[in-house]
This record gives sequence, structure tokens and C-alpha cells, in this order.
Amino acid sequence: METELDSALRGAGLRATAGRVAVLEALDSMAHTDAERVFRAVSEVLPTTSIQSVHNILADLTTAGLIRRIEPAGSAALYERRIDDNHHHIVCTQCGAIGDVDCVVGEAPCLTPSSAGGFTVQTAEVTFWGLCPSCQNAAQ
Amino acid sequence: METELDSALRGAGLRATAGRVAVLEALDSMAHTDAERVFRAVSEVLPTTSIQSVHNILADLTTAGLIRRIEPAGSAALYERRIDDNHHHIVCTQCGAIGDVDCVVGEAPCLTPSSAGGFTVQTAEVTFWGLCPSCQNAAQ
DNA sequence: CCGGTCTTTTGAATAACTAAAAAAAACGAT
DNA sequence: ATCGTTTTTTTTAGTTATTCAAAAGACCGG
Repeated sequence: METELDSALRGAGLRATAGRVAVLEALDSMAHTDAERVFRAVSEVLPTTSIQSVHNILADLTTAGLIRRIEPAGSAALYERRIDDNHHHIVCTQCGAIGDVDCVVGEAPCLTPSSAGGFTVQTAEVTFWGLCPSCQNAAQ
Repeated sequence: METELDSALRGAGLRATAGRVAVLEALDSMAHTDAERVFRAVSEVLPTTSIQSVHNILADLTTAGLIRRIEPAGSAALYERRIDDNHHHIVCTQCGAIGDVDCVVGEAPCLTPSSAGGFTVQTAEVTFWGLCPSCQNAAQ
């Protein structure tokens, strides 16, 4: 049978292997996940896999454009499936929890620096820093 | 003699040691520098130092607020002396060169996500990705 | 000058990732 | 369905940036 994930992989020119499907499924169920957690999830379905394979698969899927890789300062690389929109992220300075932030209001100014020192701007990436709900409660 | 850097350090509650002054001087002369390059620069003045000491000093100066640490995806942590203004950075996707970007026009919208999922926003960090002048030339 | 505190040095460990070669699996054609 | 080629995964090593901890050293108030 040809599942939705299979054809997504093939559409990107990649073979639909068990490992890749398992990684995509893992990322569908958990947002903003690091390689280690993906590995643990995949291991339950595919016990023969290794952390290196997961790194390999994540890199392949990232260059194929099927997943997005983010690297907030202070934590390992995280991967997510939402790639269709250019949304941003907010990171809790206390516990490192990550939230999605839909495109900020007045997004146009954000994408155009007033002066870029001769650089050509392709994309802009915004990371917000703050406190997640539970750390706000813990703080008071 | 009490230099400007000495009093900056003391003002932050830190002792003005040779290592710390040398690190600050190195960062004054080079923008966006990683620990390795700082170490090499400091070594010329202070040959007994070690890369670990430099990491240690950089961490101290960062928490004291005398320098700023940035971690663009794909490169090691970089440090810079410009801390007074909330400027942003542009990274060359080809060679990793970094440029400063003064605060974008219409900065207010950038700092206020339309919805943050219960997070409290403290700061916003913008990273632009593009091509530096010399990689633009190399590309055509 | 002395004792306590702050820094640096030294040595070791860690985490995350990359590289390379061999084994295994997927795909397309027969 | 099966074969052979190509792609992918596994296994094994190795790198790099960084952190941790203990001992040695430097600084400063009294």
C-alpha cells in the first residue's frame, strides 16, 4: 500500500523506506523534537536503527525540504514538520520549551533590514525569548 | 594605571585580570569571533592561557553583560562587544560570514508576535540569511 | 604580610554530529 | 516474481565545541 508519507518521500525524489516513514511519523506526533527523541520514538517501531541513521535521515529529509531544522541557541538541533508557512519560534529562557509563533503582524518590515552591508537578504528568521506558561507560574 | 576596560570589568563586579582584558581587546578588534580565534589572539599577549580559560572568561563576560553571545545555526558560538543596541545579524549561507544589521525599520511589530501561545515575550532575535558581497561575485 | 576569595590552569569528560566502509534493502526492468 | 543496480542503513570511528571539577595561583582587605 502507498501511504501519504510514502508519496511525499517519492515526490521529493527519495525512496520510501521504513526508517524515513518512521521518522516522519515521529515528527508528526511531536513538535520541535531533537534527534535523540526521534531516535527513541523510531526505536520502538524499528529496533535495529541507530542514532547515526536518524541523524542521516533527518539531514536527508531536511535537504529534501520535507522537514525543517531549527537550532535555537543553547539546545541541540530540533526538527519539525510544519514547513509550508514561514512561522517563527519562541523559546523559554528557563526550561527551553518551544512554541510556534504565527507570522508576526506587519511582517514585511521584519524581512527587510534597513541596511545589510552589501549582503543580499534571502530569508529572515525570528526567535522570541520569554517564559513559557508553567515557568511563569513557577516564578511568582 | 586604570584603563577603560579595567573599569568596565570592575563596574560589572569582576576583577580586572590580564586574561579578561586581553579577551575584551581581542573582541574590540574583531567582530563576531569564535572562542578559537579569541584564544589565538589572546595567546600572543598571554602565552600561558588555554582554550578552556578563554571559554570560561567568555562565559563570565557574557553573564556579566559585557559581551554578547550569538549562536547562528551551523557555526560555533560567536561573541561580540556591541551590546548597547539591539542589533541583528546577517549570515552568509555560503561562507558563514557575519554582518551587523541595524534595527530593522518598523521594529515594533517584530517584537510583538500576534499570538505566543501563553508565552511571555522578553526579547526578539532576528537572523537574516543571504549572500555576502564576495559570495555574490563568486556566484555569477 | 596573611587568610580567604576569586580566577585560571590543568586534565578529563561529554554531547552532538560527521565520515567512511560494509551490509542490506528498494526500485525498475526483465 | 527475480535480478542487478543504485540507494540507504548499519557499524565503527573520529571530530569539534564545549563543559566540569579539582588544584594551583593571583588578588585584596585587614
